[in-house]
Amino acid sequence: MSKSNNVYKDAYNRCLRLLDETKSLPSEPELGTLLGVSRTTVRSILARMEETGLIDWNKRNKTVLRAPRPEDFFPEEETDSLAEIIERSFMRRLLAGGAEAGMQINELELAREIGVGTTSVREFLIRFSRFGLIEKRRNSHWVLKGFTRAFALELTEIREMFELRSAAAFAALPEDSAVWADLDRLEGEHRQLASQIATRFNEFSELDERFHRLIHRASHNRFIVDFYDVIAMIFHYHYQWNKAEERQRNEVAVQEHLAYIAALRSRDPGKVDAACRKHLKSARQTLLSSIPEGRQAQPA
Amino acid sequence: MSKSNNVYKDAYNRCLRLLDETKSLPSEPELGTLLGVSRTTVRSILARMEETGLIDWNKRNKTVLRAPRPEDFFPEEETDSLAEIIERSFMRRLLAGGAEAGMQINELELAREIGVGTTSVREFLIRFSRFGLIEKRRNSHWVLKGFTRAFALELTEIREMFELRSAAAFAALPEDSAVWADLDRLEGEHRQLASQIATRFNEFSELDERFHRLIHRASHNRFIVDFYDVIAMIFHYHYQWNKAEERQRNEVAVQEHLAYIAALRSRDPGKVDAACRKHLKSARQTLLSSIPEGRQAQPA
DNA sequence: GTAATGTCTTTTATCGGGAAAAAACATTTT
DNA sequence: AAAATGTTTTTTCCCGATAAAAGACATTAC
Repeated sequence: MSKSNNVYKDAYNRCLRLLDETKSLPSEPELGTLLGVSRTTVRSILARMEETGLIDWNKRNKTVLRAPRPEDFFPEEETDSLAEIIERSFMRRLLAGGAEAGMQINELELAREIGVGTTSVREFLIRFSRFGLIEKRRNSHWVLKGFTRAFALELTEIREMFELRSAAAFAALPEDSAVWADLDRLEGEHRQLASQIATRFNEFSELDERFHRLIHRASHNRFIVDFYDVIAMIFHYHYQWNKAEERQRNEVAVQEHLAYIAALRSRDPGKVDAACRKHLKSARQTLLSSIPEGRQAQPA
Repeated sequence: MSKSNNVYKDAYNRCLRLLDETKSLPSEPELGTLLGVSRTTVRSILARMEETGLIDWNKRNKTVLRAPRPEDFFPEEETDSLAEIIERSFMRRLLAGGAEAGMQINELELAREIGVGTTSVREFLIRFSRFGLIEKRRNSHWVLKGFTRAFALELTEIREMFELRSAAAFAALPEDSAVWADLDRLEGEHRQLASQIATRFNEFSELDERFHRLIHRASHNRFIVDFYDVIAMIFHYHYQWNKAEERQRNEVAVQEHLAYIAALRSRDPGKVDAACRKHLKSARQTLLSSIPEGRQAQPA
């Protein structure tokens, strides 16, 4: 086996959901852009949908014959890319404790344990290294630096530097910039979430990411924009790891975001700076509080 | 052929240079740390040195029999790691012009052209992507973002942010910190270079890197320290690319460094900030002046 | 003649294998 | 017994091969 067809399976599942909405599917290129895959994959999907009697396919005609049933879908776990599988496995080990700083990482062992080739693990580790949690010894193994307090402080230091600058740039954007409409939309979503916070608090993290990415984009600096990947990754796993007080934390954060948005719209640099600082400070606190005091980096 | 023995060859060459200095070689583990390789490699080296009559090797006894001759050395080009070879090839193409922004990068073609496997090229591209010059399209090719004016501006923006902060942290370091001795040593080297600038101006770039890395380390932030890799890479190739006015540029830079060092030693935040700003401004000018106006990023 | 479909080619993603290099273990030397 | 050498095992690095997916070209439909 050289390559899984997860791209096809994932696109197939997403295509199934489209069937509910229409009586006939659009052209192949159109479907391709819609699903984010090539025509080759689209045609495989259509072929299978015809086989399973979901659609009638004749050239331009793709008539929906019946609604998709649960058993039509490919299992969720078959739709993940190898990179996602490896990342999850790796992060589970990392956060599951017993992953002390200084510990060495074995490509072969990881590959065997996850059940993938060494090449994929190597590529993952190289990609992952930019998050600052692991480090390569030349011609030798990787070393785990650990998800320590020091790491969190270094991460948030950069985050604050970057976001304060981005927020200032955002506020200075001209009235007719498209970002203001984006901000309006995000504000609406925040208000909605705020009003239903009791039940929907777990939807915050996704909204959080979109909000901060919008702000960072205003920097027009690829290094700042890219750095948000590091933050997003850490917060993503951090949210899964630390569920304590989640509802309350998110409720506070939503309010801070709303104040932050208001400050941005005021375009007053002083207000923007203050609102941004306040929110980032509590974000830092949240992150820090989830790191056990004991877990300290070993002196090299 | 699955793996070149460049580690061995490079270590062998470096070991040859040791022969000039002593009458007998130290123990295997000691040689290993000295050369930065494992005992396995050390033993291969010793075996060959015995074969070629350079040493007499009997257990702990490694007597030097003769001085190494030029033909004892492995050719330079055989001592480079694949990663270095690929990087050089890639950068040559990138800087040789004709590498317009938006152009797509073909792994297979690159691999064939350089004469290496695709895996190595892929790994290189992944590692290289953090420099912000290329970007991956999911399940598809890489896109060249180009060495444009925008890139240089974004790079220097971050650099200035990071270095101002590092310099401030540096100046705040306690008297008994080891960095002051490092700074003294660097100052000495700067003075030496300054006095012989007419002939040794091309040695500046190496000194420059060491100086700035020392400052960045004072930040105690891995993201700041790691970011210097991006700067170092760009300046490394930039220096090779743009030789115009090299002597004069370096002469100015050495003087700026000396002023910067004096400011650091004064520990006056205002002076440090001013000296740092001044130097970074001229560094930015130098970089920008080497980028042809015409080379602009295409709108996506 | 534009945009779709049909067909063929190229490229990417991933694996297994094998040599180089590191690391671990066993034995000897001082 | 500490540190070296001798030997064996494991891991890293890199290639070639192959299925999945993308992309290019040819043909047909509107």
